[in-house]
Amino acid sequence: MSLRTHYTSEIKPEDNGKEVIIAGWIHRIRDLGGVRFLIIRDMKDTIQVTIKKGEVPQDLLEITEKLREECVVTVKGIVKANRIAPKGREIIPKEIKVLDKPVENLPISISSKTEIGLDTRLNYRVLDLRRPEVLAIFKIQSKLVEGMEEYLIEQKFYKVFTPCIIGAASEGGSEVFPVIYFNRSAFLRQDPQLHRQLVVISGLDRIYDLGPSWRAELSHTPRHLCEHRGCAVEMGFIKDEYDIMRVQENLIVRGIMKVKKECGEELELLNKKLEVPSTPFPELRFPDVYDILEAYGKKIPFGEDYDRESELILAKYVKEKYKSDFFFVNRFPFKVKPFYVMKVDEDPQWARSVDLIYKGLELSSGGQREHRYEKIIEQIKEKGISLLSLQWFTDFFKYGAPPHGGFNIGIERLTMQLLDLSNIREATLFPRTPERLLP
RNA sequence: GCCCCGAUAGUAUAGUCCGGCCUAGAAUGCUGGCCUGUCGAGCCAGCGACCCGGGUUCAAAUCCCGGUCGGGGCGCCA
Repeated sequence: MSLRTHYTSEIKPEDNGKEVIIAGWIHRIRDLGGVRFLIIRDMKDTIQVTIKKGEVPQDLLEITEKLREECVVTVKGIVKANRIAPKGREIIPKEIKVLDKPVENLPISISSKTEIGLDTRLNYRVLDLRRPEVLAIFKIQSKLVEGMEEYLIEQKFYKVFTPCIIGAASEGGSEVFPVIYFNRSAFLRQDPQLHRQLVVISGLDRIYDLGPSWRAELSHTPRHLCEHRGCAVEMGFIKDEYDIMRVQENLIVRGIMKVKKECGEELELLNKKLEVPSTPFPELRFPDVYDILEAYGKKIPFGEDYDRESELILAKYVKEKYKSDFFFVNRFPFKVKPFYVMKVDEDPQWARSVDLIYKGLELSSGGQREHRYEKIIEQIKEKGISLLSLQWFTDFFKYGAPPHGGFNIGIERLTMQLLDLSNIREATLFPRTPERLLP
C-alpha cells in the first residue's frame, strides 16, 4: 500500500474533480501573498498545488508557511482542470502531511537554473539526481538496456552471470585491481571475456552478461572510468565475425528504438532528437584503413594500430561517405590484439577482430575467437605469455569447442554518445575514477 | 604514467596578466518583509568567499615554490 494514489504524470485535466494523493518533494514555492503555489516533484514529473487564502482550510496556510524546498510531503486534494495551470491541471489541497524536512540548507539547488560544475554535482550526486534533466539520463539508460535485452531474449540468448573476482589477470594490457581473497591474491576482472567463452564452449552457446568491469588505469579523460558496465554477448556456431556484427548492430538499433519510443519526455527535457541508425553499419577494414587515413594526411605505419586522432578521422570519413554515426573496424593487426582473437587463416597478419565506433568513440570490441586448441597455444606463445598462467582457460579447449565470437558494448559510453554528453561521468550514477571513490 | 590549464560566498562567477584604487562586484541561493494566478514570478532589506603550506615585498586574491583537488590532451581502453 503506497502513500500515493497517483504519480504526478498520471494526473490529467480530464481527472477534474477527482480526489488524489500525491507524494514527493517540494520542488519550488511561489508565494504571492494571497495565493501560494507549491510545485511537487516525484519520480515522474511535477504538479502544482494551489493554496488560495479563503478557499482552503486555515491550517493549510499555516502548514505551508513553514515549508521549504525539498520537504517531503503528501498532498491529498481535488484535481482541478485549469488552463492557466502547468499542463492544464492543478491540485486544490484538503490535507498536506510533512513526512520529512531538510535539517540544513541544500548545498546545491535542485530547482534553480544556476549551472553547477560536474565535480560539485558528483560530490552531491544524490541531490544532483533530483534534477529531472539529470534523472532523465538514467531513465533513458534503463530503457536503452531494456531494449537491448528484449532483442537478445527474442534471439534466444540466455542471461548469465560470470565472476567478477578472478584468480589470474585475464588479458594483459590494462592494469587490474588486486583484491585480497582470504590468504591469496586475486583481481577484479577487466572484462568478462574469457569466462563468457568458457560458457559458450560448455554448450550454452548464446549468452549475454550485463555487468561491471574494472580498469586500474590513471585515465584522465571524459571517456574513461575505473568501473564501467558492459553488455557482453557471446555466441557459438558462427560462420565468421559477420554473424556477431549483425547481432551487434541490431542490438544497438533495438536499444535506440526503445528509447525513442518510451522516453519522449526525457529526450525533450534533454533537448535531444534521436534517429534510429540504419543497418548494416558500414565496415572499414585493415589494411584499407591505412589508405583512408593517409588520404586525410595521417600516416600510420603498415601493420600498426591507429590512435585516437585516427579514430576521429575515420568517423569523419564514414559520416561523409556513408552518413552514418556508427561503423565497424574489422581485421585489426593480430599484433595489437589479445591472444584469443582468431586470425584470418589465409592472411594471418590480420585478425577477425572488430571494434564498433559511435560518433568517433570506441563503443565495443569483439570479433571471432580462436577455438582450435593448437592455434590458441601457438598464439599464446606468440604473445610471449606464460602457458601455465592461462592453462585454467586453455585446457577446456581440448574437449571440442565450436567456432564462436562476441563483443562487449560499454553501457556508459553508449549512453554518453547517444545523448551527446560531454563526460562519461554524466552517464554513471556513482562514477569511479582515479580520484573519486565516494559517494 | 606523461603534457597543458585551473582553484574567489551554498552554487556559478568578476577581479589575477601589470601587487596598493578590494572595506572583494553583479547573479543565484539563504533569512526577513510586501504582494490573490505564479510558472527561471516580482519588489525591498539583510547574510555569506580569496584551496592548504612556505617564500618575495612596506604591502599578496593577485608574484614564486611545494602539496591537494579539479578540467583538458595523450597513452590504455568499454
